[in-house]
Amino acid sequence: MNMQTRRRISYACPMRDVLDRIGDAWSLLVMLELMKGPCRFNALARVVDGVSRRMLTVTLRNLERDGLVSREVLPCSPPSVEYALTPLGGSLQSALEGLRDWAVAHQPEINAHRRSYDARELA
Amino acid sequence: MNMQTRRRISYACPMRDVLDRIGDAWSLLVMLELMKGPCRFNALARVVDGVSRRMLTVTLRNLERDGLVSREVLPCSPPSVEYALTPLGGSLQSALEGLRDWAVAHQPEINAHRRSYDARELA
DNA sequence: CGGTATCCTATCCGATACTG
DNA sequence: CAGTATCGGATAGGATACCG
Repeated sequence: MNMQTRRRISYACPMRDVLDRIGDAWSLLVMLELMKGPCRFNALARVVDGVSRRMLTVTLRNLERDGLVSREVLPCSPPSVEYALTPLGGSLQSALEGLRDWAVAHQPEINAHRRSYDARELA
Repeated sequence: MNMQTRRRISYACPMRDVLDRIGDAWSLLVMLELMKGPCRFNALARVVDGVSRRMLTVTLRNLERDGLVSREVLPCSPPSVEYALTPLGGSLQSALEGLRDWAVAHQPEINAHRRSYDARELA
């Protein structure tokens, strides 16, 4: 979906907003990490599997902009920046954990469906 | 994230899979619609705000492949195809509704954060 | 350590036209 | 009605290099 379409429908559909926010590749994973506690930039980069520093920066800025994550620069050298969930971000916790638990519980079943579907399609 | 990266990490991170599945632009909205009951193709196209027929087709195929949605061709003319949640798809219901309810409840607060952040950045 | 800036390509996806 | 096929512009995001 391009930006024109997105803007056109964003007022009509409240779900569109939450998807643009947490539906991207990394926001959800980053927030799940921060739910374990505050974390620094490079520590996040190591623990969020596969994220580039560029995308981690972009993701954190967006989460900060939405008020879901806070950013605190600690006055020391070398510089240290700590990210943490805000109360608003914390209010997402149970919903995200529900999603994660579903994902973990049903991953094998879904993969089985995929393999069987792919086998049918190739036949 | 490109496919090479995605494949490399997909085994290490179970959340990656669920995001590739429901994190795209339309899957979640389509499933929320189907939770109200079975629905036909063009009816879905009308009610899922902003979706093109192409993307609706792609989305439904992926959901079908994952075993989350079933597709039944009714033997009549003109052709009629009914989509419905499978039991596996239904098992996602409470998690998705939790997400949707959070989205609806906190949308005003998030938009306020955005406006205030943008105002600071422009200053 | 915690980022930015630039470049460049793979991918997404809407538009359009066509089919059974 | 319920799709599929193809095209092309827009965009996401990795790679790389650099900075306070």
